[in-house]
Amino acid sequence: METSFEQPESPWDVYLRSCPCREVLDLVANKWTALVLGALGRRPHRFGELRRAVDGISQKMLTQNLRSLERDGLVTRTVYPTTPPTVEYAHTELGTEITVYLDAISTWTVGNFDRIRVAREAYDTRVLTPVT
Amino acid sequence: METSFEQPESPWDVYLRSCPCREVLDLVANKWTALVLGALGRRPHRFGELRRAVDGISQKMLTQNLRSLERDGLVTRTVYPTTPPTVEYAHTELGTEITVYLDAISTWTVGNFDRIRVAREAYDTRVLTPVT
DNA sequence: CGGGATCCGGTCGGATACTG
DNA sequence: CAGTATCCGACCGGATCCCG
Repeated sequence: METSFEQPESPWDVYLRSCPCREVLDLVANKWTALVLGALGRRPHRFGELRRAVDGISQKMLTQNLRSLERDGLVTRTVYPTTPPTVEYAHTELGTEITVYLDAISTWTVGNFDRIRVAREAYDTRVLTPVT
Repeated sequence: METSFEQPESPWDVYLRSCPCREVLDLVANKWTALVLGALGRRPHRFGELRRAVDGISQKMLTQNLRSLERDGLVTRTVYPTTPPTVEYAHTELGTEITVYLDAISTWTVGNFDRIRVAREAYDTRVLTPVT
């Protein structure tokens, strides 16, 4: 992968409850953020395209997510005055950076799901055989 | 950073609603997972230590998270039969791998919060000056 | 097409009390 | 110390209807 960005020094400690970065971490840790940003990583998408690309997301959640991402400067929203309206979402610089990390997680997840499933089954069938 | 792991080929597509990997992504995308795993990355922790390390997490949420992480084979839970009981949580191999990626995100978040805050303030003060 | 508005059930998640 | 159990309010998130 080999894609690390500069990490400026910071006076903040995300392990403290009062750290404002917690909000950002919450946004990134959102159920859909990794998939939405990941889809945008390939190319800009229109709203409907995005909705189809991220299978299972509702229109409401997609809208909410995109608003949050736009607010935090991770995606741009461009409206073309056509009829019917065309709206295109794309990464910002900031969005591209974080997406690299999120994609790594998505990829790791699918690549190692077998190992996780084994652990899960072991956990779910344990306890049934301890002492008795 | 320079820490990428092998990513086995997989027949799953996390962009499909039916992909079982979605569950794992949800776990990893949890509000607290990055912080809990990050704390464990430094060294094993006892329950109380972890509670104090991840400032703001409630005991209930910490317990639930640790159970999920244990179930999916990301952390181990070791009970020492002392009085009062001593319980130690630590990473598994699997947990160490994913934690590298999560730490990258946490670090990026604190390092770039300034840029995000600027974007956020721009967003929040916009619209108030368009046409009128 | 790209949403906004509303209703509403389900779950998240904190506070509190109790236990071995 | 390391939890479990319960109450309960807040918000998540889907379904539905509507609009420019």
